[in-house]
Amino acid sequence: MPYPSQVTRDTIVQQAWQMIEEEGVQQLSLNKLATSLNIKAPSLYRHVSSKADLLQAVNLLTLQKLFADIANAIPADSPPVEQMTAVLHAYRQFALAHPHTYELVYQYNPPARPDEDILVQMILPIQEIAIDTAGPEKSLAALRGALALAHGFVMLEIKQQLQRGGDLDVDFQQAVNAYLNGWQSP
Amino acid sequence: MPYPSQVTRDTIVQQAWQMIEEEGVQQLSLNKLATSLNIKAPSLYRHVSSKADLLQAVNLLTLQKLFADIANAIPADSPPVEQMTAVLHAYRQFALAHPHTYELVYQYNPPARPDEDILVQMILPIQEIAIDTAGPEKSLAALRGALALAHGFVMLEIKQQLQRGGDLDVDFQQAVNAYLNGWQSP
DNA sequence: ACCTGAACACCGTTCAAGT
DNA sequence: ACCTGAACACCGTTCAAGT
Repeated sequence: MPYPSQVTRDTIVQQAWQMIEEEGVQQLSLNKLATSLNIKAPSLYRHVSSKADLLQAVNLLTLQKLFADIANAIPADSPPVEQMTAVLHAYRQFALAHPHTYELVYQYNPPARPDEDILVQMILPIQEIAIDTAGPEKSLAALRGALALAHGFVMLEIKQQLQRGGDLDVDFQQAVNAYLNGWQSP
Repeated sequence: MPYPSQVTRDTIVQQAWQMIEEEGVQQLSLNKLATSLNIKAPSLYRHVSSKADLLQAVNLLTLQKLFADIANAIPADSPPVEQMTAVLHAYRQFALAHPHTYELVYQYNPPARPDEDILVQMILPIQEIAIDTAGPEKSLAALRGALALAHGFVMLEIKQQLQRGGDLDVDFQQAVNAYLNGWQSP
């Protein structure tokens, strides 16, 4: 068979996402990826300029899934604090459900320029909830702290740094409550 | 010269820490490390069982430096909320001052058993501040949330995820204030 | 036009051989 | 006893050669 595969960039990125999701990025080599697509490693470079480029595309995919999950979890017509609570729980659920792909997002930093616009788009609805939660001028700080709390918590969970007993579900709930509560009182 | 170097495990770990601090873990190969110590790469395996083992030792060093900085930053005879604020600011200062070595801590998870005891020792003073801040039964949740907030914030900073203007110093301050404030009110 | 075999420089790691 | 040269299997990446 002369031209067996006919692979697209999207196929490559999707397959890489799946393999990372299952085994982690450490286990992914371009050789394994190519073989699973019935091609040879050098052929990947037709669609991807480097492994770093590929991983950035994988990360964009992860962020799209993450923010889609979050958007679906926001209850309409609820008080903003309830909405933000739902956002943060959806964030944690996603990270715990997809630890390998989630971790990778914060391991390969530089998203290309066009991607950044997409990311800003995805954060906008959450930003508006933050405005309703903490007022317009403090909303950016409130949003950053909320994302930091959620991200930090799940990273400590995933990396097994929180091992001395207790119920992590309850602890996360209480920490989120305290944080959001803290922006209400003067 | 027949036996030029006479390297110890501690020398190796210290040198690896320095090189990671300066250039990041991506730039560190066992070849470069060995050459900088005037030996050959295979000789490292007399003192270190693998690269992962070496990086864990580097991470223990980083955590010791981090908690030393934190311990020095706690003001004696101050209200617990002020003490916890100082802890979190010292945490952030350390991470921003040592991004490469700090990142590595959360990239190579499993600290060996004996090391974990050492880590628990280091957290104990902060745990006691948490007890004074949030009461004994909620202290573990309060401590975990506080570390999560600080870790998450600096990771987002280091990884350039917080790029849309504003003053990150002020935002961190406000987020910490809100969080600690939230544990005070019922 | 698309894919690949062969090659390159470099990894981490092992081990028989040197001193 | 300590160190190393040589080798191994494997990386990511390039490019001339094949179809």
